[in-house]
Order: sequence, then structure tokens, then C-alpha cells
Amino acid sequence: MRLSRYFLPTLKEDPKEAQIVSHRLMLRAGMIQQSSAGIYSWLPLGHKVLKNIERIVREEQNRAGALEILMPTLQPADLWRESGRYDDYGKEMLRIVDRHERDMLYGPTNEEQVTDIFRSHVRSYKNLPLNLYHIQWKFRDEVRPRFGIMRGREFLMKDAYSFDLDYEGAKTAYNNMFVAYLKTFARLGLKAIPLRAETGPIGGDLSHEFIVLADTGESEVFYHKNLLDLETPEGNDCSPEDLQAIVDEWTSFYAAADEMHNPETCDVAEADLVSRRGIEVGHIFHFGDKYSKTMGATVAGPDGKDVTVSMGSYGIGVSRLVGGIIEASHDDDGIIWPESVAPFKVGLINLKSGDAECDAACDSFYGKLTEAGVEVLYDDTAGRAGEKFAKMDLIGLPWQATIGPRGVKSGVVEVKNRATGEKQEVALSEALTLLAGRS
RNA sequence: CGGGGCGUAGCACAGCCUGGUAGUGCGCUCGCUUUGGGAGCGAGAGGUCGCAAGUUCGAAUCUUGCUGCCCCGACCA
Repeated sequence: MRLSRYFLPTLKEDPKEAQIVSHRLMLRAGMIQQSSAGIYSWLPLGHKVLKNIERIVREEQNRAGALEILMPTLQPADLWRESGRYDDYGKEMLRIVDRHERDMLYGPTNEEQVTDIFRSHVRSYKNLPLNLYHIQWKFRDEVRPRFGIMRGREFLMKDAYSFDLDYEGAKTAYNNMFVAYLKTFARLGLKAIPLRAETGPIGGDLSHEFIVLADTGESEVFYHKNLLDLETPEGNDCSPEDLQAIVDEWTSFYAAADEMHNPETCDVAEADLVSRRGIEVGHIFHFGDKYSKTMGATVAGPDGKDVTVSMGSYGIGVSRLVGGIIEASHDDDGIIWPESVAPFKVGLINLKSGDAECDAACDSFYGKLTEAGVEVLYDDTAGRAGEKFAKMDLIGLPWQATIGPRGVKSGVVEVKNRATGEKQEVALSEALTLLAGRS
């Protein structure tokens, strides 16, 4: 993509309304535009990142055997009356009345909707286990939206729902998602740690929050330092026993949010206990028959008798992750995208647009990179060197390739790694191998 | 929902106290000079001063109401 033909409205100065770093950088990098409090438009650069995150989340859900569906944003109130949540949910639920005076709502979540789908079509235990997910916009009318995209009112979320015959099955489904989440966050370039979360009246130990570590995080977390050294699991088709073993390993170390942490009862040695700040990006939860019971989601068991299915739900804040990744990965100059989610892999800087030799060298290099399947943002504008460098640093592409009059004479390009700042001058052909060779 | 703050050009702000018809920096357009880390000079474009009533000969400025946004707290993916 040539920058001259792209839509990238960057800002040199910090917008006043943005306090935290991800919000500031997203506005400055031209990724989003606020529409109203907690509601944003996604501009091309931001949209690419959002879609990249969504893609990885989707791939890992599919790999874990979850099936993608798409449920509506607008739901009938009657479904929520069945579960009792229409009255319980409170003002965070945006309620709408259609032209026929029917009560509707903009979905803050989809348990009722998915339970309705399930009960309409699944009759036999032979169809279990089942895990349905979708990636859809949600709306929660937060009293106080803040932190830009991190806590908006409208947000993109992946939510999966598992259906099993009994608790044992549900536990395997839960463990399956637990492991999928570890893989997902690792691919997103994040250090995410699972925290045991409050399970409320349902009880049990099947509820975890996944927290991304970032100095600017919203809440404080305490954990055993060895937790971060664990290997991310690999491979597919794990048996229930394998899944359980992985979950057991990851939950064997102490980890708690500040409201759950009690220094009195915490038995981790002080030297091993780490305290950092974090951002919640995922939550998995087993809730048993809470909805299946009230909404009549049953299947015939092996003995022919109806069984109320056991359910769980598994959320990942896709749009929130955009902010979360920035919080976890930036410096004073701007964003530092992990390659897996970067909007472009390489930023090509033409230091002297209009100079025949520079233009020719850049155009050719751009063509070859593109041909090799590398996504490039090519700054072919007439700007000055300093502003081009600053802009590239700001938008955080993993690699910068700079071609200027000095290097073009000797046929070299300067390749800079955004994360390390390391620069090297290499021949054009070598740079091509370097940049196209990496996946 | 309690408390606080702010709405003036695309962005950041001054002007308001003490009314007289709007300004600075950045950005944008054009020209010249520059050219390896957000350049210099010159010339331009761009504003119903959040909205509405009121006071006044006259309101960005004073009064009242409304509205939008931000921050702290309580609450949440």
C-alpha cells in the first residue's frame, strides 16, 4: 500500500481526551475515531489490526473444535424474560422498542440466544459435546466508558458456549477452552496469565480470567514468578487427560487479582511473589444448568430420559485486545506491534521522493516485497525524513526499510527492527530475503 | 449514579474576570530555500466561539436552561 493513497490521519500532538497510552496512540496513529462516548469508528489501520486479532482468535477456536455461528446484535426481550435476566440486568442493557411496540435489546451477551438455538435443534446426547461461538459486536451501556477502546460501550467480543451431558464433559470443554486461550494469547504476542475468578452463587473452581500484563493495567495482580516460565502448549486433539494435565500445571502456581489476594493466607515466598498490573482480556466460566434449566435445554440421555445440559461460556474481548496489546507493547515513540497482528509487516521509507534513483529503487523493492507476499506500507510521500521516521515509529510496523540517496548509490537499504531499534545496512537482495523470509 | 472539570479553525490552546464583532502554535494549500529523526521564509484557505432563551445599543465574554465530552469514585469483557 502506498501511503499517498492510504487513509492514515495521524496526529503529531496528543488529543486532550485521551489519558492512557493505548487510547492516545490509537488516536495519534489514526486507528480509530470516537463517534460518541465509548463508541468508535475503526479507520483502515485500526481495522486491519482488529481483523488480524479476530483471525487468530477464530483460528484457535476452530482448532479447538468450536463451531462458528453468527447471532444477531438485536435480540427479542422475550428470550431474556425466560431466563429472568430482562429484569435483572439493569441499565447497562440497551433496551429498544420497535415499530410494533415489541421490546428488543442490543445484546450485551448471548447466553439466551444460543440456548434457544440449542434447544430448538439438539435432541440427543449423541450430538454432544457441542461448542458454538461467534464474534459479534456487543453493547453495554456503561455508566462511565473510558480508556478508549478498552472500555467502550460497543465492543467486539468472541463468545463461545459449550453444551455437555454432565459436569465431567463440561469440565473437559472448559479445559479445552482454557488451553485454546493460552495458545491464542501466545500467538497474539502476549503474556497472559490465568487467574482464578469469583464463581458467585454457582461455586466450583471453573472460572478463570485471563490477564495481560501491562504496567498501565487497570488492576493489580499477584502471582508466582514461575508462572511466566511455563511453556505454551502445542498440538491438537488432546485427550481429556492431557487437557486436564495442562490446566493443572497452569493453575498450580499462585495467581490472584488484588481483591482475591490475601497476604495473610498467601503461602508463596516473598521472593517468588510478583506483583504487577494487568488487563482482563478473557474470561471463561462454567455455569452448569443456569440457562438450560430455566429455558428447557434438554437432550435425551443414553437411557432415553431427558437430561438438562451443562453449559459454559468463554469470552475474549477482541476490540479490547487492540488496546491491551498496545498497553503491553509500546515505547515513547509509539506502538510496537507483534508481527502476528501488525497492520503491515514492513514500512518502506523513501527518503527522497521525486528523486529518480530513489523512486526507482523504492518502487522496485516495494514490488518485490509485495510479490513475495509481504504486506508493505510504502511511504512514497514528499515529506521530510524526520517526519517519515517519526510516523513509522508511531504506527509501530515491526520492520522499517529505509532507502535514501546515500544508500541507493551503493545499493543498500537500512533495515530497522522496531522492537529492538537495531539497524543494519544490507544489500537490497539481502533485505528482501531478510524481510520475506520471516513468517 | 455521586463528585469535579471542560466545550473558541482539523489538533492543542489564549481571549471571558473588566461586553465593542476573534487570535497564537501545529496541521492544511501555493511559492522559494532546504532535505538521514516531526525544517526556514513568504503568501493563503479555514471558525453559526456546543445549543437555546434572556440582559444590553452591542454577547465568545454577563444570566438561566439544555446538551456533549473528559477526569476521580462505585461498577464491568
